[in-house]
Amino acid sequence: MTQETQIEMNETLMAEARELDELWVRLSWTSHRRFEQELDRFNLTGPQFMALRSVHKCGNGCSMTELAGAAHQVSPTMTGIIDRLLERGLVERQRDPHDRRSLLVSLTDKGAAMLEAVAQQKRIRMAQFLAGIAPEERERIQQTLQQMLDFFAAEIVTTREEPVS
Amino acid sequence: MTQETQIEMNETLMAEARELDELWVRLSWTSHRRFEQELDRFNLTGPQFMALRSVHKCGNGCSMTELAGAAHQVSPTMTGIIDRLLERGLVERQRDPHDRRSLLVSLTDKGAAMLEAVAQQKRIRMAQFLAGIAPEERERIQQTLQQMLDFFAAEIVTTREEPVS
DNA sequence: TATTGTTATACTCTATAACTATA
DNA sequence: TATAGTTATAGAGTATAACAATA
Repeated sequence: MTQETQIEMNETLMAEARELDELWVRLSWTSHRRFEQELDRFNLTGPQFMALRSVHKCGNGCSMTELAGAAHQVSPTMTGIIDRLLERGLVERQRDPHDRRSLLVSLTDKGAAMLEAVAQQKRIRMAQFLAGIAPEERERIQQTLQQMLDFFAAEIVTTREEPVS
Repeated sequence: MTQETQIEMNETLMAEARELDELWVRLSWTSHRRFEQELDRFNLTGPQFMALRSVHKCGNGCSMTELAGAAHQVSPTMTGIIDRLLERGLVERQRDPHDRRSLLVSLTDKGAAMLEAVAQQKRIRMAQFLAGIAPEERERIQQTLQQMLDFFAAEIVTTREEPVS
């Protein structure tokens, strides 16, 4: 490959990247706002829903550290989120008998019902979307999103990056 | 189509919807957190970046109402965001001579440079993603995201939805 | 000493309600 | 009266620093 072709390819790639980034910014912001609107009916916030979902997935009780890690957050943030879910009786929190520094957070029946109601609403909306898509294209959509998730998940860092001037 | 087939199709659709929703929740949350990490290098928040981007697109000055609408936000929220950008000298705000109730918000040189630096970083990252995708699949990705954007954008409502018990 | 988690603090985003200025 | 925008207020999420309890 000549150097010229290399440069041309890079320019094409950058042009495509610019266009795709533009689309992605709009999609992710719109979806973010839409998501919060949906949750508002249940008096839940996005982080609260994500926390409920994580607690559900843990099964036999999550530690605060696990919950914070799952949400890519720092532990004092998760303390606040769980506190508010506790006040509303959606989760419960006990000491781990095997390590009394740790806590085990789990869903109450009320919390499980709330999570299921939200998940149901979200599934219905996604089904409405899929209904407008040709069946053979649905696989393609799943592939696309999975590729993006793999990329972004690998990019998440735990250390602060070098600030710009 | 028999009723049985109808039901079977709906179940298949709901199963696919469940799977896709699960993937989408993870992708959008991960991308959201990653986005904020990237912006942190510039001491910007997500809403601040979205506002800078909207101001840039308006060209000859945006009204506060336009900015709030573009971000699906309410105007006092945008007042706060723009106030902080003003303090940092990234935007300027003047009265509209044709209607002295309105304001015209525009980018300063510093704001334009900041926006360009962020956009550059985002384009590079998206190009890194695209570099791992076969060229013939890139079109497919764009189509997928566009379909999702069309769906979510249509779903955004301005009135509050019926709360759930 | 190291780990788990909370408290204290400060800042941003968010919405609603009340207000001012202009049309 | 209606519209554009801000101020006042309250609550949620976020991170950092300092702390307590347990290992």
